[in-house]
Amino acid sequence: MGIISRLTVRQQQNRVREEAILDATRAMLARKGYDLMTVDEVAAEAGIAKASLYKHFGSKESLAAAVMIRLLDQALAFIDGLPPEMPPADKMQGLLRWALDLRLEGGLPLLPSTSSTLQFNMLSNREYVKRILDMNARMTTLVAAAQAQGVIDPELPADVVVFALYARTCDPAVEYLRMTGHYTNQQVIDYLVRVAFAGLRGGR
Amino acid sequence: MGIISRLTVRQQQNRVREEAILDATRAMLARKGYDLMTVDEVAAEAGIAKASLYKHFGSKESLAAAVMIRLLDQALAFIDGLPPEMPPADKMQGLLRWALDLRLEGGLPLLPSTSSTLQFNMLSNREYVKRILDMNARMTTLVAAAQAQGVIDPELPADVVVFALYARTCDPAVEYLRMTGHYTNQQVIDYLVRVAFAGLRGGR
DNA sequence: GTCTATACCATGATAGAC
DNA sequence: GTCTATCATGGTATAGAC
Repeated sequence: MGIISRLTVRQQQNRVREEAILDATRAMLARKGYDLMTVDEVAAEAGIAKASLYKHFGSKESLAAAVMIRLLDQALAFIDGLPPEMPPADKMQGLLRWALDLRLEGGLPLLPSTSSTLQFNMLSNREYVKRILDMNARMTTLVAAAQAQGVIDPELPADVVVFALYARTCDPAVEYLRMTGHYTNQQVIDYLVRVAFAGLRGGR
Repeated sequence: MGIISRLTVRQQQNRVREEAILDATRAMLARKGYDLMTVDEVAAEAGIAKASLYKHFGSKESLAAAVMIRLLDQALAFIDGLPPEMPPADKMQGLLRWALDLRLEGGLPLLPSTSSTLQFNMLSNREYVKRILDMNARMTTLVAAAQAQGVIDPELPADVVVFALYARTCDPAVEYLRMTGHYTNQQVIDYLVRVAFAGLRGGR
């Protein structure tokens, strides 16, 4: 019994430490991207030594993968937490807002796009791909429902809509607008969401 | 006279060689981004030795800067080459199409966004900043004219429109859609342009 | 047993000798 | 113009301290 509780305590400490490491990694990934992020920095930010970090995560890649997986889990939880009666288009908008919020707080690494050594390798990570497919399935369903209601352009293929929505999540216009200093974070988000759904032409 | 013509020939050779170097750099920048691009690769692709490349361009940074400047010059020339009677919104759309076309041919490096060591330093490059400001001025004028005609949402601040348009230029949805293999390049561009101007909601 | 300090090794940007 | 050296960086492995 004594042994069991000691193990549990140690496991909890481990959990806490790993969460701290993942938080530091997420911030670094968001700020510099995978290739520019160094394990040294992450370790420093997490307040531990580099080699200690390697005890928890065997490589830089597995570190990044863990962060991405955790993020996707949070996004999936966000969607599943929305009230079932909420209109599908509002759910889509809610997810975009959630992502942009996270991003403006420095917490959203750009999804592995081109020009990252990471992207390719992630596609062979079961846990990651599993969640990506999961997310895609949910989004596709949402989009179809929204299109049926006519509140999303029914002439657009579903994957075009889904990918366009993902893309808005890492829209560089966020940084541009923030740099001007003209707008609050909330205004930036509002404009971005508005342009995403109503386009530059606006109207209705 | 003989000396003069020999110099001229040599200068022409230089010009040609430097154009080849810049083309190789542009392709590399488009494919891997600044940080992942190595001068070795560029030299190899240009068919010369690394050290020779350094005779032409003093550093990796000045190489990238030269590429960006040339690109901005091409973009400015594109805009200025459009017929004056063309409606401003069509000019905006034309520029977006031009950029996406270039990109799908592997020729458009993502503009220096976050997570690149380059971005910061470019802002202290006179020639680069000069052209950026030039471009912004032209775009702002175009947007104002289009808004006056009511074909771009008049409630959006001009800088929001301008930056949103820049952002579409490097929209990762391009890669996503291309990876699905469902669409031709032309279809990808059409959908992207449509979504940019009419939004996901579509309609009119 | 878990963390720290340090050693190792490859890569890639420059600089200098032919 | 090329070839070769230098130097810094950063991922990873090992060896000792509490």
